[in-house]
Amino acid sequence: MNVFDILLERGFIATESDGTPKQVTDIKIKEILGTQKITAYIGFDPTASSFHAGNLIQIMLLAHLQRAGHRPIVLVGGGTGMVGDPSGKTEMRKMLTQEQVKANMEKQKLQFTRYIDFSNGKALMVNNADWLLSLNYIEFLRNIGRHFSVNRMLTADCIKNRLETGLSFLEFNYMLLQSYDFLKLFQEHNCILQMGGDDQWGNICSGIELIRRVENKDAYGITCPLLTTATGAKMGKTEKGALWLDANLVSPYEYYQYWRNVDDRDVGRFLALFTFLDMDEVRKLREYKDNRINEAKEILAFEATKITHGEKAALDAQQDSRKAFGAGEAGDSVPTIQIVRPKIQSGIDASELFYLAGLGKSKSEVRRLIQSGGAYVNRETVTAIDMKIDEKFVENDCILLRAGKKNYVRVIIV
RNA sequence: GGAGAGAUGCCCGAGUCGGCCAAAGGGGGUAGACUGUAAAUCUAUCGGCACAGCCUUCGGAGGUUCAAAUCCUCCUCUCUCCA
Repeated sequence: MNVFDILLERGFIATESDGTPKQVTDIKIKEILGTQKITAYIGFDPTASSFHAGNLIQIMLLAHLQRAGHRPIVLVGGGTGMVGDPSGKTEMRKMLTQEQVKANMEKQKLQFTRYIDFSNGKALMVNNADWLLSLNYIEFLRNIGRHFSVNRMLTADCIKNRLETGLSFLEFNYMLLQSYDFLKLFQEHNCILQMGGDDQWGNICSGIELIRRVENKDAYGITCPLLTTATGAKMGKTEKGALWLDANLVSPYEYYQYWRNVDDRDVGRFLALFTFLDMDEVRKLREYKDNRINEAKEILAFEATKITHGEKAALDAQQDSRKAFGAGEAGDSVPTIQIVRPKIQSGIDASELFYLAGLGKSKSEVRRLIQSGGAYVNRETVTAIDMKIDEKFVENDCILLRAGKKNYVRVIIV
């Protein structure tokens, strides 16, 4: 099956209501993807040391391409990261130092290896700092700048939107730099396809245009829809912040819980986008309604966690989730704090213990939690903020605290 | 450089003849009810603490006053228009 159709079917490419693909610069790319092995790239920001769920769609896109035998290039914006892409932003982004970019890149590469196979040149990772930082301004203007019409640039959405709020010349140049990236990859790696988020459309088109002018060759672009949840929130945002893919930032258990709790309306879409399950399987799961949809959510959570954190971690997360929500017990992957035995022997106020466990940012917050009846020790509701927690509550050297329905913390007595 | 506008709690955003303002309203968060670890809805709550009281908040620093987010002075930053 042509990857193009796979991507289309799984929802990576937006379609009109009649099913024809949108956001593809030239439908010829479909035939090319079906008959040749090509090289395609997506650019990533090195602004953070870890990716989050919002980047996942791009990563999966590359993974699918690789599975179909194409060669993905991960372009890290070490050079452009020092400028900051104005697309889709309302304000100028903070700039990074080269050291920060390098450090982030190292970590990002590690993350990529879970989704993409970089062995034997099956995929490449490049840093545009390698060619951007050494650019000579005059030369660049003469060779590249002359191909760009300012009038034309001003009509691009990503620039136009910023005209209202203003953008600096530095940001204005971003489009040239990204176009130059594409040209560079085209020349050096025969990369003919650039993909990216919806907001990259303008930048991608201008890259294609540049390749046409300089090389007189065709290149292509595909963008995927900006992903929002059914409630309209940006994908991968949680109350606590981004849903990071790094296990140190978001534990596999929390990661699993995120997917386990997605809105009913999102389950079908997410199964197609964020798992490698067969579309037949996905279609079957999509039929699940009402209570049964929870089975589909479990599968989504398990598969998504497996891809990001490995099968073992996914199994653990699943088991512990079932335990916590079924039997009200805590498994090993539930967050844990330690406390010394003497403290418990003398008894400790419930509010103090919840605060120590991080189940409230302040004592006042804990107080409100307890007053609203949302705090539990083991399976008992905490009835007073100064309820003494002592050895009576210790089971197997452990006390299980719960805030609300979903937040467990184990207190281990040492 | 010249002329204006503005800076309020997590975000948006009211609030200026000075007190009743820890500050309307919305978003969002949290908890409870309902449920399916969903959505919608309803209820409570969302600065801190030794919590029926006290302390620290309305860009920053001073000042006027019994009393200031609200008045005065200076400073910082942002935006719009003109050159």
